[in-house]
Amino acid sequence: MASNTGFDDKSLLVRREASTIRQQATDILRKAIVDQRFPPGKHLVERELCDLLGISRTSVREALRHLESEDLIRTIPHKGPMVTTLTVEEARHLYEVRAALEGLAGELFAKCATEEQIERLAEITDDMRVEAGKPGREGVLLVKTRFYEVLFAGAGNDVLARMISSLATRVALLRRISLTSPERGPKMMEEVQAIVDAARARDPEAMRAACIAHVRNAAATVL
Amino acid sequence: MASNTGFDDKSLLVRREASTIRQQATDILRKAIVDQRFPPGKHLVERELCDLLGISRTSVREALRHLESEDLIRTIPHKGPMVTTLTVEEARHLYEVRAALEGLAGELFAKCATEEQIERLAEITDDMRVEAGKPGREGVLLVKTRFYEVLFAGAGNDVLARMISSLATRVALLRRISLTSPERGPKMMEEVQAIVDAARARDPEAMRAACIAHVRNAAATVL
DNA sequence: AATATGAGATTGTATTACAATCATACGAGC
DNA sequence: GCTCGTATGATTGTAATACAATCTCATATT
Repeated sequence: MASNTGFDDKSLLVRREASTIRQQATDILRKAIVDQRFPPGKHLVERELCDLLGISRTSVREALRHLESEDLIRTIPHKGPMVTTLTVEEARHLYEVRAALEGLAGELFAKCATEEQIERLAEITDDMRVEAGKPGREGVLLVKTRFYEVLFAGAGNDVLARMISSLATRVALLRRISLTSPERGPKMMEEVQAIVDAARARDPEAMRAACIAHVRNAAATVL
Repeated sequence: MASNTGFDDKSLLVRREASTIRQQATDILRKAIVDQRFPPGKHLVERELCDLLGISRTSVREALRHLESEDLIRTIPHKGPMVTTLTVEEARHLYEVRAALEGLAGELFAKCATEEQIERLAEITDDMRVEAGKPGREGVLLVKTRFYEVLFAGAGNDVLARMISSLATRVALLRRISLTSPERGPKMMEEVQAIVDAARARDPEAMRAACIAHVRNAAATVL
């Protein structure tokens, strides 16, 4: 049934994802919140957002609905949306769930990943060690993003990847995350190395434990 | 700070939750999807929804944005939203994640629940056994809802409860769930009893295993 | 001081409008 | 008969306007 066009890749597909304005607005607002440009508790006034983004109320409101159901903002009827303020308890809950999910991701990775993916993870970890030695913390963050990309890809569960992403976005509502990398460097590298070792050993249980420990330690630093 | 009004309960609080039309619309549409009134793959036309709900396009669209980010519908730009069709693989992913999360819920319950909550869970299980003997499957579903309420309450993690709820809603997109209860009765009761036993023993690891097994078996029946 | 009043601001909802895009049918040309 | 281009209609995406409901806050009144 598949008509062979001679093109096996998707390199010619027209990119049409960010086409709609409301999608762009959603992304921009999400980023603004995560980057603390809109601090937690900040009351978001629709009119101001319209001016800021240069779009109509219609689109702004639809974007807000989206962020609302991601729990990045909370809307009180007739009062409008405010950037979600996490209580310490909620933050703990978030990390608890995240630990469980990353534990699952690790477990699946140990079971399903290809040898190549395992090697890639190891390489990225080496890069991370290099970046952790440098002063700026942005390099580490970028490498860490790649680390998780490979981890999720190897785990082969999109639902899981999306949920962890969502959780990661939400914990960003705590402004203290910047503390994560600096002085915690050496200890963090130990934890990551433990993950890589478990992956190499193809030991799902050890992998799960290592991933959970990593999240727990990060949580302990932040909380 | 709390001015004592002489009323300790909340019976006089004006119900203001479902106040907004868009919130009601969201709930109604979600239910319609879960109940398969809008079957997976069904193309939802905004105008029709307006007529059906008797509200304006503004509110319908905002409700759709909400459902979209719950992944109950998927919107293709300029084509509109359709009820999400789950692939078998996605369904497996959903159950995998759900197993991990319910495992965590069980673990936390074993650690944190009060004796009273454990007893309540046991009582509900007895009710469930009774309902499982009857022909209709609706009784079991209702009891099961209560079961999970107590489980989540005892686990004491709202984020977790919400995520599991969301997952449960999404797996409802598989029309085959009705198969879950009927013939699987006896085996299911065994699994639930194992959960209660682990809770009574305050054994987090056994509890986790029992909850995971329960979800896995349900998944195996459906998939 | 406590309460009542009232103005202003903001949200919630509806309505109208129109450009962009999609879907489909029709017809021209080979 | 088939392919292609085009016209047509439907639907979505976005904007703009309007107004009632409600909240906020300052002022006035008791």
